[in-house]
Amino acid sequence: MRILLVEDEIDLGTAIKQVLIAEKYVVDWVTDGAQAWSYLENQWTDYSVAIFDLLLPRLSGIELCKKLRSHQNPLPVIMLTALGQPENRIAGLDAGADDYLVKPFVMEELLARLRALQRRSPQLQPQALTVGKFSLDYANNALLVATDTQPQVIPLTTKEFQILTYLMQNSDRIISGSKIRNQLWDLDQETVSNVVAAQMRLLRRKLASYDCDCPIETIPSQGYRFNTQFNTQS
Amino acid sequence: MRILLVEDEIDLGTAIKQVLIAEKYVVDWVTDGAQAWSYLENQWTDYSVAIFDLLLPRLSGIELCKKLRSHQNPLPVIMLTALGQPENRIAGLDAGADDYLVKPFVMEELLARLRALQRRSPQLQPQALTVGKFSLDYANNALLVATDTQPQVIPLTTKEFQILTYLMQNSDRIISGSKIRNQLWDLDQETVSNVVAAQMRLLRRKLASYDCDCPIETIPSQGYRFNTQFNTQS
DNA sequence: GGTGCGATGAAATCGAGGTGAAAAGCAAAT
DNA sequence: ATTTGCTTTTCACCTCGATTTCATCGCACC
Repeated sequence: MRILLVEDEIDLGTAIKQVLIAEKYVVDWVTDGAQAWSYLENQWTDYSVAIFDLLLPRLSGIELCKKLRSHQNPLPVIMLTALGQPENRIAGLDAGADDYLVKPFVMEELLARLRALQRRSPQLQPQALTVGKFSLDYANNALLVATDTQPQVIPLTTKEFQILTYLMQNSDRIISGSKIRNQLWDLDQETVSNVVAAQMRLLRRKLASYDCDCPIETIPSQGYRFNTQFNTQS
Repeated sequence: MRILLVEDEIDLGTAIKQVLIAEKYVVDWVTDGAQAWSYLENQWTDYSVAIFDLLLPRLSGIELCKKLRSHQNPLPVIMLTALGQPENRIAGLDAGADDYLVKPFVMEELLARLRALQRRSPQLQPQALTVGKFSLDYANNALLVATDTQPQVIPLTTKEFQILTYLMQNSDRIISGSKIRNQLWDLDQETVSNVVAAQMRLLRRKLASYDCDCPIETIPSQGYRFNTQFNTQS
């Protein structure tokens, strides 16, 4: 659990960081708003929660919050400040903060509010790409094949997954081998190579080993096609 | 937005209900805990948020909250009370409340906190981290493994604990080694390092020394996965 | 028959991750 | 300040699966 702590008072920052670390969080502590933003801009996915002081050099907690939200960033935020007036609190919350804690506060309460927030933390649910009875499970790098009962799970390697993604995104369309190579390989320019064909073979063989009709058809001298409703012919 | 308001003080209840209605919420107001529970038990899906007073006839707000959560009910809850001591607040939050507001409060703040809550995901993570027969004991830095009899206790180091936390929160999905490194280590930039692999080995070895099948699977060149129901295959 | 293109299997290469031992860190105890 | 014991990281190989290459093969089409 990585937390971004933005607090310019050295004493308080140190204390909070210490407590959080004792709770086994991993803490990045920065002391000004602009710096915080540069952290968030790039690697916000590494953080589970952010704690902002309201009054910060360069970029206030409120501004940070608004900026986050205007970028569609769902990162949970706790605002921390000495300004305890209700109107400040309301401003903080409406800027997109999830919680607002007035200094001085008891560390235990910060921890409790963190826990409460984590319970709500956005569970990025496994997206899936479905075509016909096939779907790609992004969370597990697997191909799910619908059956009458439980879907069959076929684990894929990275390249297999990439190829299937591309073909399924363009299902029922002919994709040339060179197009695939350009999409998925660092083409060391004019090298001749049959990587694509080789991968196709591995992929087809794997599907076959799972008793699965292969939905990928080869159209001679044109390319490959992922067929939605196969089969073409016998 | 239908809200369940549970408040036994008539004056305050009336006031809150009025304000909420003015904000176009639909409000069901009940004055005792047991009655509230009967509402929640059946048609909780109708509510977007619940507001509980802490001290209620028959069933306290805390008890209501715990009961909700023990039924896996993710309904967002705001606790309302005159007890402003930090320990009360902490108890309320850890009972499963999402927010805790101390009376007297300004209506606007309640509204702001409602708005904040509505923004958050409707999903709820389980309180204690339990996956399959494994659970993490935060208080004792240990992993508990359910057995037929007494659960087995495996003491963990900090890093081991962090890794397990992260993996278990994302059980049944593949987490890449670099993701884990970003989450749990201060990435001193482009250092190549196999800390993650090293920790994995320590962790696995420790589990093995406790005769415990390791639920952490390596998916070659993709990452690790904490399997809920292992094993995959022979 | 020759040509072009993809399929094939075996073999070579790559690279992520596993390993044990040793070093480095860290903190409580002396 | 040192020692001691544990945790964590690094180092220098190893291993094994993933991926690519290579040399051929088969087939369609001219």
